[in-house]
Amino acid sequence: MPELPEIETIRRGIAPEVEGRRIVAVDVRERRLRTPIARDFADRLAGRHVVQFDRHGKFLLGHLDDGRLWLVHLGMSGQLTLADGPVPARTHDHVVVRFEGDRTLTYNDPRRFGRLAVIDAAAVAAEAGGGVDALSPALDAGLLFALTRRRRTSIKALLMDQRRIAGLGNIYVSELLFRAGVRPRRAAGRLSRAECARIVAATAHVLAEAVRLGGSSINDYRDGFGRYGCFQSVHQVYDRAGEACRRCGTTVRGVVVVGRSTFWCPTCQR
DNA sequence: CGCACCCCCTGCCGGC
DNA sequence: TGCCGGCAGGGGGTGC
Repeated sequence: MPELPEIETIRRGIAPEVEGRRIVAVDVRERRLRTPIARDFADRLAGRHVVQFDRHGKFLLGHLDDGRLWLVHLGMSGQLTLADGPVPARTHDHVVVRFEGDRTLTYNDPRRFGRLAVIDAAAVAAEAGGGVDALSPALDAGLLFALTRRRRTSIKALLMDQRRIAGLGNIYVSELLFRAGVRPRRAAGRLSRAECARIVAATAHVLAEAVRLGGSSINDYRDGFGRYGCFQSVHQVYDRAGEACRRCGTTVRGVVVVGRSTFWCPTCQR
């Protein structure tokens, strides 16, 4: 489900509500996620204050007052929902975190591909990926040019590799490559410096616009308060195979690249 | 290194 | 209407 704009939307909604607050109770109802929730997860979280609620790539990172990090990954179908007071249990509500002031944060995840953990701060790079965040100013044309050199893989695969760049997923890679005018199967190592600059600019633009519109709600994405995002209404190519390109009218193509469905315009992208 | 192909899991949609 | 296959925004592992 969620990529960087969706995670950032959730973070912006939830952070002001949980920062500085103490966690009074943690109810783990289902620990069988793809990586099972550790036995001591609830004990490591209960009683702690959330100092800061941060994001790196697709991970949410709660900085706890004991120096450890509360790590949340939503996988494909995870949702975090904040509510006042106790909430009726829904199917797939796997973890319920209650804060002082009777605020409740619920982790719901039908497919259970997400991850919840409390880790030592030193382990964050290993656990939550070391790639530069896709919204960071550090991701500039020079860095992307360097990352792509001597790489034979496709630019799409490189942009989605969380160890190099953190936060981009299937929707936004299609969208930003359309905006940059670069075909998704182009060999990364053969991109020019100018093309790398266009990709970086398109990444910043598309992500900022998506965050502004609250992310993309395709099937089940909702923000921290259950609200839909709107960016799907301005998708240029994603999930539009066979339809007319909004810019030039050419039929949008759909192909599978590194195992993921990929969309591009053969006229606008070279 | 790069990729094709598995896996994890539930839900939804289209075709029959 | 119902069943079934395919596919879905995530990531990880293996083997070639």
